[in-house]
Amino acid sequence: MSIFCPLKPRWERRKEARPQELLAAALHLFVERGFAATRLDDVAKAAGVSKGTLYLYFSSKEDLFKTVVEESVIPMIGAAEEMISQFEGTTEELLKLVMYTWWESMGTTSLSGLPKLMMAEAGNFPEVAKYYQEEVIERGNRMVAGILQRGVERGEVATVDLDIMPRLLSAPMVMMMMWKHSCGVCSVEPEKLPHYLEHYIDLILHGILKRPSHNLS
Amino acid sequence: MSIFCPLKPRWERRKEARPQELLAAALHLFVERGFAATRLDDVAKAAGVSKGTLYLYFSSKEDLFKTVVEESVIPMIGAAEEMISQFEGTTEELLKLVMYTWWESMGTTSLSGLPKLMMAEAGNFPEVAKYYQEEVIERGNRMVAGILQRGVERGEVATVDLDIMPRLLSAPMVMMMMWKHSCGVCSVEPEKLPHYLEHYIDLILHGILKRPSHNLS
Amino acid sequence: MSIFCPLKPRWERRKEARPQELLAAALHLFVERGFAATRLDDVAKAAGVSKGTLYLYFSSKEDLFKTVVEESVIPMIGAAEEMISQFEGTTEELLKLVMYTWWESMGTTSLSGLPKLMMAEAGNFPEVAKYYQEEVIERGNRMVAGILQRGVERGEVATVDLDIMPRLLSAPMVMMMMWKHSCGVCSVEPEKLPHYLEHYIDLILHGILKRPSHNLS
Amino acid sequence: MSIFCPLKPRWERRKEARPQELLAAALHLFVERGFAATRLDDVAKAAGVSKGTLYLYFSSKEDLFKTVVEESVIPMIGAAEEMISQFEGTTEELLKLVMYTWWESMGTTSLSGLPKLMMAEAGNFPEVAKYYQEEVIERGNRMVAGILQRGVERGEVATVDLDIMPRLLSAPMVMMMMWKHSCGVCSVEPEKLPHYLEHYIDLILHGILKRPSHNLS
DNA sequence: GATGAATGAGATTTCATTCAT
DNA sequence: CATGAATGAAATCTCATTCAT
Repeated sequence: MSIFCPLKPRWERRKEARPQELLAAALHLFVERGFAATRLDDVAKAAGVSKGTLYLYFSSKEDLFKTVVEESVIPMIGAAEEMISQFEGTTEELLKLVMYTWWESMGTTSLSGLPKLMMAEAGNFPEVAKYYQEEVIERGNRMVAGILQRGVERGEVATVDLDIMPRLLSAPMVMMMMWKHSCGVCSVEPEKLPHYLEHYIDLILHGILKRPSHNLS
Repeated sequence: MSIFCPLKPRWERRKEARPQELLAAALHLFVERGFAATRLDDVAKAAGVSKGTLYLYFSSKEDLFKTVVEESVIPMIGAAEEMISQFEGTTEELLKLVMYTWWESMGTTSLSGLPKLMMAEAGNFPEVAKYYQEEVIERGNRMVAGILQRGVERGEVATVDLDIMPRLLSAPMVMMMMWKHSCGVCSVEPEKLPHYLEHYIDLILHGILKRPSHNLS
Repeated sequence: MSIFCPLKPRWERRKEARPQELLAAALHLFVERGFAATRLDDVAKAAGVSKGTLYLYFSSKEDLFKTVVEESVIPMIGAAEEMISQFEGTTEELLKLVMYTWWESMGTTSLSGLPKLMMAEAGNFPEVAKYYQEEVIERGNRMVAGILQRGVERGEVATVDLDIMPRLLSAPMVMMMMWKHSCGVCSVEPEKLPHYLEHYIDLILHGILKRPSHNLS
Repeated sequence: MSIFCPLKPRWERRKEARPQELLAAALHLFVERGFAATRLDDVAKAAGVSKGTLYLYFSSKEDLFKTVVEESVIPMIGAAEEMISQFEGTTEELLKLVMYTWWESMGTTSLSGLPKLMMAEAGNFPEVAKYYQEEVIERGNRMVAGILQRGVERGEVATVDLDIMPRLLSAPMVMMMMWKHSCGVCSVEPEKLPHYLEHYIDLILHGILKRPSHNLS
């Protein structure tokens, strides 16, 4: 507390950082094992605290779960929407940019576990699922629909169902994230994921059929 | 149990007699809640037997889980491979046939929960996940790769990466199955699922971009 | 199950008797230590069962407590009211009869702990306290008021406040019961309790009865 | 802490400084909820200090409890004894004076919770109960016995059992105190308590006093 | 074979106590 | 002196597993 130490005392800095450490440890384990199979003992151990400490910050295991989801969801929104609204290039460029950015910012961080977690636990936590549905899924779908709509208006994209198509387009991305956390089920080898991403974008844009016009051009 | 007993050992007789009701009830609950959150009490109740009866057929909860997965996996293979090998029409027709058949035979039955279940539990049951990976995922991927290969040979399909593309093509189908069991997370309204399937096939075939050639032709 | 064994099998008889055994053990310990200081482990041990067995019959510690009180309260009502309504002797005889019967049937059984328990826990379990208040306290007060009213009508008892007096008259009886369960606090030596009871009745009678000499003066 | 330190050892200084707020808060909560159900967190909060501060003054929860009882007991003795020894009026006047004074000085303060607390916790804290028994119960009984003895000698009171009668006479007073702290169990409405006190004294007096009419008959 | 009461290991949760600041 | 974050022992509660019937 001397004037030579302008920083807060260590344990006080600790107190502020603590919840984030706990949430990170909990997210990791919830994603890896699921809610019911995760023991609070292990969360505490992973965060380097004792069991009781968890209860200083969260009133129950369920509260911890809800907070993990809510806090994790926040970074998933906003930035991309901003980026899109200001983009000026072609739809192809925009889609590539969005997909790569999405993957960089989520797919490669621990947030990528959230879809797996929500998929697994939606039935057991309907309110949390509803929150996730509204704040992530629907908001993301609106974002993709906006890109497509813009493409249609610019004459670059065929008329498509703006309700169905976003879900269709996001499916492989979501699957990629889930694969990362499912120990080899459906898994693409991690080093192949960028490769997969490329093909994914190409498929979306062009489909798999040979184009007669292609031959002509 | 004497050595003169001509019958099979007891556990094997039991295995044969395993009532489908137990497995069906267990699959339903495992899919809905996950392994850890499913109580054997509830499985027994759902199957209309007593808790103790489960132990006449399965040595443990984990054994029940493994059996559920194994028995569920069996119907998922074989029939489609046979169908493909004898098909003679275009790739577009074949893909449509396979997709619709797949959805009819799995998506609309309780088997459709299996992807969700394996996604959630792969980390907790690596051996089961490995079995599922080999018997379902990889076998399914080989099947799709076969269709594409056939399309390339027939000059209907552009050259594609036969390792990546099957996973890409199956992603929306798998997502559809998961959605069905996740209480609204990402969910497509059930009555829209066939509609979704149509767009999905169309997307795969043609992509989303307008084709200049299309306009010319 | 043979026709030679008309009784239910032992464990089934057990099942019916179990709740009573558990309630008896719980009442004993709750009275002795209070609700919060009583560990369910000890209740189980006292009843000769395992911890888990308690939860086959009661959904929580609080549920056990409520059931203990409710079941204990039932025998405390009814019989005395019946007795009074049919009595034909003098008020002195009736009061003596009621007091002795009360003490015999409650004071000397484990039910005598209930007043101590409710006094201690009323603040922590308001609904239970309300139930006890209505079913025991007020009903008992009405009973005593009835005796006094009858005495007034028969010209044996001076006019008294029928609201206050029953509470006053029951106080020493209730105290006696509490003393029995409070390890010497205020305690009358057990062998002196009948003696105490005599003096108590004598005090009441000569305080409330009209005296013949009074009429003469 | 050096041996040259002329001050009292630390714990004794602490003892002197023990803030009455801590004891008052603890008494209040112990009475309201019982020892086991009272959390030190709540005591600290009620006293406006932090939890750790409690341990500067009391070595443990049990120590706090003992101190609360001991400190509360002190004011309950002494003054009344003095008053009685110097009183010169009739027994009726003396009894009324003592009862009203008792109620004024204890019944209407937080000390009135002590009987409830000791009743509830006697079994869990035998030494404290013994202390309370000796310093409050027996000393109070001797005081009442003294009044009765004086009345007998003055020819105002009938011969009574000086061992039993004091406990009998104090029972309704003690019950009144307990009622105040038991959320309606047996409760007399607070505004009726003085009324109740009047009837109580009247009952006692006309039960134990020699009646002039008696002599006439 | 089938049952379901009973078990007890293990999970969640509480809270008196400690101690670095 | 005072604080309150952290601890961990001990409580409540759950549920897979057993076993007498």
